[in-house]
Amino acid sequence: MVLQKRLDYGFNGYQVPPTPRATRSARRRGSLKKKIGQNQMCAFDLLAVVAGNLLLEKGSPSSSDAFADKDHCLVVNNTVKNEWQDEEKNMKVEAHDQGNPARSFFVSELVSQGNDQNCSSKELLFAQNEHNLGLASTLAASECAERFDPKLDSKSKNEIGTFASKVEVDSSGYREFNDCKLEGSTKDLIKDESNKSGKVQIGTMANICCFEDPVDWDGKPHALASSDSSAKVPLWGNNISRSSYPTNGDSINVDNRDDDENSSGCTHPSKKKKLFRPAPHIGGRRIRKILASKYWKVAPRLKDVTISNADGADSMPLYHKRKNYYKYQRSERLYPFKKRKHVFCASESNSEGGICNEFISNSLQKGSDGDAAGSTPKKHGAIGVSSSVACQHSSFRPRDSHVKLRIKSFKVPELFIEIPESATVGLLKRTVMEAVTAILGGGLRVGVLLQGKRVCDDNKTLLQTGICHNNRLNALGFSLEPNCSQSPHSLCPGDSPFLIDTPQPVSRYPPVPSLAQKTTCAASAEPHGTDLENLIESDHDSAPSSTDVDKTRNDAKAVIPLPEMNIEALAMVPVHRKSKQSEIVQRRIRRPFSVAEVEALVQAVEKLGTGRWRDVKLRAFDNAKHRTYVDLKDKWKTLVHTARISPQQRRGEPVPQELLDRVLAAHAYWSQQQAKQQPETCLLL
DNA sequence: GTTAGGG
DNA sequence: CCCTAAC
Repeated sequence: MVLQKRLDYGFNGYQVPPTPRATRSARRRGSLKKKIGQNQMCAFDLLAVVAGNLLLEKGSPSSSDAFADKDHCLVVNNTVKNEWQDEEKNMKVEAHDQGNPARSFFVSELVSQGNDQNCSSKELLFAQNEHNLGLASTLAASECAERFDPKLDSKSKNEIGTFASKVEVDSSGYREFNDCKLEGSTKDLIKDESNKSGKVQIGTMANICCFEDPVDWDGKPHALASSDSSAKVPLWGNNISRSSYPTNGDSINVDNRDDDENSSGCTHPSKKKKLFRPAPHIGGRRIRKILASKYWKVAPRLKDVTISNADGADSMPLYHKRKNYYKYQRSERLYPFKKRKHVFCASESNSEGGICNEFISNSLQKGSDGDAAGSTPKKHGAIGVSSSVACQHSSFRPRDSHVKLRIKSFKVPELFIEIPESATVGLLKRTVMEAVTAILGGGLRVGVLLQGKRVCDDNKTLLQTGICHNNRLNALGFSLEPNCSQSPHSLCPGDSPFLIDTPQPVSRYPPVPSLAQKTTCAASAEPHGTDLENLIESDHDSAPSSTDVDKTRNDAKAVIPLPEMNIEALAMVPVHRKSKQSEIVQRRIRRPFSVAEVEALVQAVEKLGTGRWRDVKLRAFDNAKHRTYVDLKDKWKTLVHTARISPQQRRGEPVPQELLDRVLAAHAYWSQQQAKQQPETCLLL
């Protein structure tokens, strides 16, 4: 009659926090306060360095050719608004004090409309708030650092600073790395301590730096020192267009374009992570069981697909990026490409009913219009992803024989998505994001196109191929291709897996499921009105009666049975496959226990003992649907182990020693109880 | 469905 | 967390 025995111990156990908690790693990463402090310093230094270099620049024209003919403008948090008009170049300082110093800042650089056809401005946005307070201030500085100068306290000058910074603009999988390393013996530190009008105050500014030409100012390749001031800047609408950068006093709209998902977007600690992983959709137990994790492994992933520069300067930021990625997602890195809800596959461009991703391509192209790049014609049903490359004239430097490239964007020519009409735009966005992520996250490799022709020989030097010539740089393109070695089943005839002009090459990557499969996989998700986070956290800490959650799960179930080929193409390679194995499984995400949960668990076990996990679950974790009693049992097991090892050996979020002591005590007590009872049972028998 | 224990 | 055996 009573299906679920309710235990009333007068103890509520672990109370699910109203706000889903990020995983441990995510929370750690989200220590905003620290970051802000660091950022402040970085930005401070940055502006100082910029000013210093500007001054140096003025003084010694030969100091940096990469820097000589460009305007740079920095936008910083400020409390004043100044505007200068230069007869040749615009220069502006505009600031709006939001009353929230360090809440937001904006840095931008404008490149003067000089001879450089690639003149552009990069804009980095960092909104250090969760409510889109908007841009705090802008400050645009031209080459004339002296304009700052009179406004500076003399004593604030000549402070020394060595600066290294990395900025990653993260825009929904489209990432751009802008590195700058500024070094100089003398940097002028711009400082305003008095808040007088006309002064530039940057003390509250968080860090950001971005320079058009990442060629370091000292002329040497970047070594990108410690990333002590690296900042990740999720920039949802990556196309805050360079051209639209307001140079005439227009207020800058820092709101990203993804209105329905950005409400807390830019700096939310866990937000970024979610950008790179589709929402989890836990399938049915059955599916899960079939999908034994041991049958899959994650193919090496090429996630950092958008590279701002191809010279050595990139390796470091990429490395850092990846490092960070793994650092923070180590526990869940299997996750993004296992959780798949919708079908996305390359397909004929005339696929009906499908929603093609033209907007993606377009939006990416926006950022690179004018680029003479080998783009993949869509009609080809091209495999892989092509890119636009802008080669910078100024970046080719014979003196060090380095070829510097900037890949402005990769295009995703053919992406097929099915989504019900009733889906929300937000869901559509997420779906596209998933698809893009899947593509990018798959075992990809980079192909090189030169004047539309694929460069096959990896052993050729750039010199041999002519890539080092400026005129050919313009015709240089990059593509993302399925990595054949990772995906044994993806057909890779010869060396030209993409740009195939036949009607059917689309089936190669990702392999197109049969029509029936497609139907099966068609997204049937209903508009849940939830954001990505909710989707992700849906079964996280849900309330017992959350219908939405269940709906989500059901929907997910409906679309989970992806054809294995799809998954395979997406990221994972079956290590070995059981002959009958045709379904796909996904491992539950790892959800480290919080201290609060541990506390609840300990308390429950103290009361109930170690052999009544179901009761423990009902008592202390009834609301935490994602915690099964098996989980609790396992956690207890690990807790006991943790308590026994030395603190140095412990990993993860530290559990208070007091709790661990209780764990040991309880464990000992209940073990003893069991030992006592054991003979009794024997006696009874 | 639960519990216990190995992986 | 997963899986399986045993109950």
